[in-house]
Amino acid sequence: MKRPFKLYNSMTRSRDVFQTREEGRVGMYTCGPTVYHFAHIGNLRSYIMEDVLEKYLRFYGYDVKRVMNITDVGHLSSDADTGEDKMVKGAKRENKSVLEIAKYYTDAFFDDCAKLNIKTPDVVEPATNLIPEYIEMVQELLKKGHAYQAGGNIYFDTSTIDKYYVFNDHEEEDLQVGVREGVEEDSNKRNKADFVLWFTQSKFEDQALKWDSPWGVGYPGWHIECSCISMKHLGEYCDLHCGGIDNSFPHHTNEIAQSEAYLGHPWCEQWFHVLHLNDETGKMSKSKGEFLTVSLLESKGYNPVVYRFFCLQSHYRKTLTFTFEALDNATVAYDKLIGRIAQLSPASGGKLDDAAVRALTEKFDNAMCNDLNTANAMSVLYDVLKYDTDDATKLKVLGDFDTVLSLDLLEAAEKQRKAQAEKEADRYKDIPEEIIKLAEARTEAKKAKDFAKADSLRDEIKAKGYTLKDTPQGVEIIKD
RNA sequence: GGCGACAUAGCCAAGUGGUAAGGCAGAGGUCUGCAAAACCUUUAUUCCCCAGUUCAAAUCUGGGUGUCGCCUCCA
Repeated sequence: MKRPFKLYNSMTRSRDVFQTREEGRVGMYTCGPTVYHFAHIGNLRSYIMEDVLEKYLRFYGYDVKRVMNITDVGHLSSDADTGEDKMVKGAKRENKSVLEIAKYYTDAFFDDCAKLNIKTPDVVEPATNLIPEYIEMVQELLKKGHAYQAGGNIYFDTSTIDKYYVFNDHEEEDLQVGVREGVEEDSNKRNKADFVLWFTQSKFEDQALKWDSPWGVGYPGWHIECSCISMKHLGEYCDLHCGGIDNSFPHHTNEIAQSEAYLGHPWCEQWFHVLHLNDETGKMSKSKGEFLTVSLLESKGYNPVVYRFFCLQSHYRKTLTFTFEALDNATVAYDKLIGRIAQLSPASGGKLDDAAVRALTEKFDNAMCNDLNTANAMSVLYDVLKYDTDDATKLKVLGDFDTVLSLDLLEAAEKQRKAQAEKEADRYKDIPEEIIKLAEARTEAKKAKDFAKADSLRDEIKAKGYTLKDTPQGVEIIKD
């Protein structure tokens, strides 16, 4: 019997045993990126942690179906009519069409993911693919009395449901509208928390982002896409919904409201929220203008996988502060780890040490089953290296764990081994036989602790125009 | 103004009532003619502060302080 997998659920606000509706199968939904700009490394922290969650669920034995949306429409910089669609904004900034922008940044997003070893979800659905579904849902919500038309737009009426604030204990009157700069209150709303399901009052001109609807030409609100995309691919129930913590309100709150109002039954009861990556000045944000991207890290000489390593050393439910000092620290730690793995001899063959595999896997599971404690799981890697067992077993265990952690542990170690072997192979490529002989003789003398002879041989080689240099990998011969 | 999270060594960080994991950096050592690497040892009498509960508190409770996030752009 496997130990229960405990995962913090933002909805119950406690660490619960993970449940699925259908035994052994997980329907998992992830809020994907709004593709109006590059993803910054803070955005990617969420995707890294969600990737680890998905891979651990598989490691645990679940059959996972993971769905992600690509927001290419409807995500406004404000809900009021003055709000500009982020996609249109991006297009204007770069003098491109909205479709070009969406394509470009969607590709860029998946390139970044690939560099960070983030697996592409089983289903990736752009929001613009499901317009008829949105219209159908809005119609149904209108029919059921959960939505109303005002000023041309269709709004969800939050007063028609029992519990709207599922992730927090907000009181309606305590909410401040327009806390943030540039956000204006929409006077069409009946309740402060009501949100738009379908817009027709947009001021934007781009024809590519308008569709016919029973309420006039317009486009969908931001929240409806996730509900419809999830339902299309996962059915009426979703086992696990993921996203950044900032999405818990209003985005996820609204998703739940409209989905349950539409379905007439509970929809998704397990919510996984990843906390933010901050820099020293606070939250990293695309809309602040300057932000850190994967390519920027690469251009500074960092291995993107090291950023993943950095994220895994922390816990997803804790704010993580990014500094280059911390990333340097992670780089050293990562390189050392790989170096130690590279020293394990892969070709020992024979039987594996099953007891060791079991003991180490149990440690790893203990950490991961405890609310995805990746920091502890990472320390198990060091336990593996220190464990009293053979190299083949260690490599097997590290390989197993890396199907979840995806830190290229074996690949990077193998690459390092190969590079060393190659260097070894053409070490003396351009050195005359005579010199190599002398150098070997010197090494022998060194071994015999005849340092006088060793030094005189070195001098002799020097006189013939070559310099010897002792390195960790052996003697290097350099032509002067 | 309301809601929420967090506070552990020089840095990152675990810890879920039983006497402070792990990593990086530092110190000492083993080894190798030097050095690097590797390995071993070592580095918080104490977990933001003050009370309380308990045989026992970093962990629970109450009250402070500080940092951060959310309250219709955000992952």
